Amino acid sequence: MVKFCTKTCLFILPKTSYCQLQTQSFIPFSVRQEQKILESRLVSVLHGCTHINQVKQVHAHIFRKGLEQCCFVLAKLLRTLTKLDVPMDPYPRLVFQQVEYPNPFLWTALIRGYALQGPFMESVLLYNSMRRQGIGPVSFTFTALLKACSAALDVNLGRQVHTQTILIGGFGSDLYVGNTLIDMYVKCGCLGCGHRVFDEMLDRDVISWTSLIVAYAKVGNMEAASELFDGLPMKDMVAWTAMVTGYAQNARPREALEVFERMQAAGVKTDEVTLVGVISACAQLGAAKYANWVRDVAEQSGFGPTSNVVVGSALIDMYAKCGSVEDAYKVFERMEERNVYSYSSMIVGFAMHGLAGAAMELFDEMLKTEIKPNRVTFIGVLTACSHAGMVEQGQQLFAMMEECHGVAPSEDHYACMVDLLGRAGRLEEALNLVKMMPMNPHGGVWGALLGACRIHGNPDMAQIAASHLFELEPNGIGNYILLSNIYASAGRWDDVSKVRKLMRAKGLKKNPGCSWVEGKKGIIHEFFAGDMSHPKSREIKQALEDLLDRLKYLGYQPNLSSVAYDISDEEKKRLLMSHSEKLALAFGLLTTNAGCTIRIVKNLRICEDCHSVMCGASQITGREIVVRDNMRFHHFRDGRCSCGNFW
DNA sequence: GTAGGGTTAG
Repeated sequence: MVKFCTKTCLFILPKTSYCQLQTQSFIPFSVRQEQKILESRLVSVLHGCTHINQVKQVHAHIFRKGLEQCCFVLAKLLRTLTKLDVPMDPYPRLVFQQVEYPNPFLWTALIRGYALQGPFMESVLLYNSMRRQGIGPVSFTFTALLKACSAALDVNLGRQVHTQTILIGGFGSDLYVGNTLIDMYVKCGCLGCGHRVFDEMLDRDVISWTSLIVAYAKVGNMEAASELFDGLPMKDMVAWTAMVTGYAQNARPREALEVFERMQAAGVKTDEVTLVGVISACAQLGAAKYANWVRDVAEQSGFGPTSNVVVGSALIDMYAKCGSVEDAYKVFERMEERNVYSYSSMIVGFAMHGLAGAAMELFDEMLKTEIKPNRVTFIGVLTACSHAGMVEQGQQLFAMMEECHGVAPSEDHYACMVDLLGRAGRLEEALNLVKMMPMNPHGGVWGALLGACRIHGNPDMAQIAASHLFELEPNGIGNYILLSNIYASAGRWDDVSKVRKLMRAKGLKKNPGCSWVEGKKGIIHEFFAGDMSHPKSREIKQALEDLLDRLKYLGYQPNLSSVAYDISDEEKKRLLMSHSEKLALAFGLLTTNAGCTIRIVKNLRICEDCHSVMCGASQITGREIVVRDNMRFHHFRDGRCSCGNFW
């Protein structure tokens, strides 16, 4: 009688006596204590397991101790196997099947395994079997089932589970179940239902709030997210981070940084996830001042780029987008661990700056490591080839990417190839490639062709590309502008006015050109096209005129075909003079010391006339000028640009 | 058992 263990109890007890078993009131106290200690020890050992073989060893030990029917320990064993991503079939399933009378926790562990790994419907089937055997679920059972619904994106099933939580045992008021319900509805795209669950919850915690904040951020409604956040009584690091990344992901970098500053002022700790959001915001701002600041913050928080691969990769991307490919490479070089993100970000960074050779070299270096290139890596190398006119090399890469590296070409890769051929002037080949695509070409593919038509002045093919683009991206203002510019360059003013009429009919308005330049003390100055509101605008205009006079001396002629309006040449010259990047350049020359690099960021594509002025200015002033337009970087040095006049 | 994350072409 003294050796009365759980195993024997289970054999003699009818399944309905589960509750009685739980209390185990009939086992002598000392034995119960001893057994409990053993069970807890086994659970904690399982908790530390990092490999399936370790779990199997513990399982053998469980057998030796005669605990092979102990649901408490076996449930932990199943949860461990799920954590280690061990496929549910056959091993975890077998563990379950060996138990004669599984309790609700063991059932739930199995249901949860299928909910996280799939097949998701298996979770539901198991739940039904469990109910048929008269076993009541626990709250974990519902959180597991709801996970399966989110993974399967099946909101109808989710609703059924929701009803079950209310009908059976009043689990509807359980905090965990409520939070998981919010998450399920949100993941299935029913934000409204998620919010209703939130409203109806009797008990909420910071997780309930954060789930909803993230949901609103993901659909771009930062106003709703911010309102919720303001109402959140206990803001923790995760909730703050959700706001920072929310703004960053919605292209509102300034607000992301503002929230981060408030977060720091509130004394909340920062971890690598927060930093990634902040770094992404800085990358979008493209300002060197912020780049160095955020790097210091990362170092101070203990998540420096050398030791943290995610922070490091984000910093590489940021420095590249802030115009300093050298700093990006410094980070890359010093990283102790690198992954596919680190390599891809660096390769894309080189490509963005026109450093095709460096991009290809790094790609070759990557192939010598264990890290496999992915689709983004190939986009990086293909764009590098494209901007350097390396057509054959690009074609070779494209041909072997699937065979040698297991990456099937996607629409994006086809877009790179169209760009590669198109830029090189092989427009017919580019069009043929589009026609031969195994999938429907997306906007990027036709856009690449349209861009090539602009470079090589082919209004007829531009018309074909644009007609597809207008269908695929009816509100993409850039496509209309590009087509109209191509017509204007060819002098087809009737077609220009047709495109403009189409734009008006759709209610589309051209974005005003805008440039930013960093002045003294890192202050950012903003210039719009034709903008004379800057306090120094008179001096800026004078400086620009002086510069253009000096350039004319060297043979510069205003490129009137850059103006897409049918107006007089004098008017065209006046319009060209007021382009925002020229104002920013003049301001930079006026306010920064000789030898200082001038860094300009522009919201639209730089025009041909401005491009040649930048080239000339770099030559006669000896300054390095870096312009980031909406496409890429241009490094002007000694009268030449890194893009090779190819953008 | 529940919440936050990095590279993408025109």
